[in-house]
Amino acid sequence: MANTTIYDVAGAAKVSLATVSRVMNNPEKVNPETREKVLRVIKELGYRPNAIARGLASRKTTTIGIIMADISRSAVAQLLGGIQDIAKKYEYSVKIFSIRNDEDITEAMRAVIAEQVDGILFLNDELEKEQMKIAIDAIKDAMIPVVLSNVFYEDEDIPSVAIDYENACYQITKKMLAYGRKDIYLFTTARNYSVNIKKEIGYKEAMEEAGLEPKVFRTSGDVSINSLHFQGFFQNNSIDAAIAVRDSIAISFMNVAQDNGKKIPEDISVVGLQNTKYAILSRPNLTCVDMPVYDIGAVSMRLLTKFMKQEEVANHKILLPYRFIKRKTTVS
Amino acid sequence: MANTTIYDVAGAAKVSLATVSRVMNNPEKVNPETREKVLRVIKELGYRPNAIARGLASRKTTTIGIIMADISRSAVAQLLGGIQDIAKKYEYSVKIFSIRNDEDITEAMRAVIAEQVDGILFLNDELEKEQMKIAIDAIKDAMIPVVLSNVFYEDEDIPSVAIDYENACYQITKKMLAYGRKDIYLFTTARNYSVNIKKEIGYKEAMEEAGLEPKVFRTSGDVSINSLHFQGFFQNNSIDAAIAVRDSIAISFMNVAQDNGKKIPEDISVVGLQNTKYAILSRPNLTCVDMPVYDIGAVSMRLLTKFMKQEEVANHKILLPYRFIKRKTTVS
DNA sequence: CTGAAAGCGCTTACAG
DNA sequence: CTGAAAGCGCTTACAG
Repeated sequence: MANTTIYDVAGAAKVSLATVSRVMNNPEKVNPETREKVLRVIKELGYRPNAIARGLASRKTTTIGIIMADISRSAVAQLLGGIQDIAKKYEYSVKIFSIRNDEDITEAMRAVIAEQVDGILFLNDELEKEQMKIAIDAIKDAMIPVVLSNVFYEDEDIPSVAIDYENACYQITKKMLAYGRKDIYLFTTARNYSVNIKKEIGYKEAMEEAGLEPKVFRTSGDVSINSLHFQGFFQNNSIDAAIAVRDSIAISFMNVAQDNGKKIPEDISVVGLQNTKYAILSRPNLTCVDMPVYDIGAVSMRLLTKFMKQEEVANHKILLPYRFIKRKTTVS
Repeated sequence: MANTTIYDVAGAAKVSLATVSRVMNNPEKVNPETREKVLRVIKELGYRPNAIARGLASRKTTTIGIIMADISRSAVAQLLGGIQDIAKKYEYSVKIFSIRNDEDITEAMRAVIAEQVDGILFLNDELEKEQMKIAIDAIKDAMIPVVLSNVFYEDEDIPSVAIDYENACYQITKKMLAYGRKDIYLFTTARNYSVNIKKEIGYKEAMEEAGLEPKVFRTSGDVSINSLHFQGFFQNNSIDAAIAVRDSIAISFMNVAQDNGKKIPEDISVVGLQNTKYAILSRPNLTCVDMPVYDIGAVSMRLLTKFMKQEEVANHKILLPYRFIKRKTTVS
């Protein structure tokens, strides 16, 4: 009811509030007997220190901030799942901030800094280059530990964890080539996500090595739009393999292809670069490169805890492994 | 850099810190000229009050807590999207707390209360009844405004926003009946989510009114498991309509049905009770009852702001409208 | 309309 | 090992 404060427990335990504070923060510095007594009172009263007061006094909030664009994208939600699990384990609270391109980034960043978070996980992959710079610089100026989660940004100093999308896409393109495919398309988002740019680079590299011209088709992230977008595709293009940056793009393309009489995988091999749960809901089941997004979240949160505790960290740039999952949309 | 404090702006503006505080919180109480001067200095220095100090002094954190189970479920992510947008509009920060059945709920709730949030949005639909009671009682005791988002709990006092799932499912079952279907199954989750229980009630009611025996098939939320689960289904059951609490269940059932030679929708009508974006990725496209989950988030956040500001609110129990979206898995 | 002062609930040197 | 005191950066009566 009326929140019990540190004074209440100090009174009940007949010690000073400094001692109570110590048993919570530096238990080794207090006599075992008084420690036990205080602990007992704390339990009896159900005392929990007011996190705000503690934050002000210690200048640590044990809260991290997550900067993202839109939480409802499935990759972001999964990433957050990984973050949340590890944050909980290390007893950090998490505050979320969504930041859009069309707002004043300087002001938005001031707002997050004013929240006094101990560290920041940066997931926003939708900012323009200059906006991104403003955001990152603000964090650096405030000297808040930060790690980029599933976002690429050209700055050696900023720790990051992601997947080697470039290599993943290079390898999968090579594999299509090895299967004898020639008219290989990359289907990517019209919007320039840094992660998708990497995929495009890997794809192009493999195509060029093979002496083939890269063919990139840019579409919307919105499934209902991109399936319309695919309607005229087959009149003007020949294609025998499709690599898509998102499973939903792969699936909607595949559906339209089948409507146009194409056989999957005989006529066209299709692969998705995510491996969401919808890959096994599509007909046929979608072959994927599995990108462990949850793990990116978990690993970046863990890395952030190290920076917040000023531990040594050997590797500031972590790339997690991906793997190929063959299902029914590719021939082998 | 070094954070600028209220003392810095007071010094630079040659006023007391009380005045600076007033221009931020009660601008009408300060002389327009000095107000302008202070505002100018604030802008020059890029000053933003320390949210933690402000929280301690004012006993308001302008932060809300969201209590959920698992963020990566798509309905939860969408709900959060709606919450986040409205929270931003009203300038509330949001902190997320995930709470699981297998932990000490009392302790977990103490942790969220210790964070001094001004209000709570309760999204966790995976707690056992007693656990739920402990959680809600803790919030009541702490006298923190709370609203239930997409969770049903038998307590008249607790405000909530959701959808009338019971009626939605009743209506859709009636519609199947009107189409002449008789062997209508409800596919639901094995786990007892309160929202799914409502759907089941509505379904049963419609079936019983028609003098038919309700047939409920419980399966996993995990797509790879439930498709296995459906394998033997057709040997033992006759079915001409399937209503599924989740689109993914509807789709995986439909896929197995087609593998067993069933024609959709001729032999079996299928409807999903969500309308996720995957409904238009399935073959055939899934007929749905559209459940506006984003809106639940937005509306519940808005409602919460009213409680936090102690405004009058007429209706504590809000049910949002759903609508029927006919696609290709039902005949009309 | 403005300032001096107390207080929000803690942590942390500093003495003892 | 323990307590008294200052301080974290604000807000808010209280005087004036």
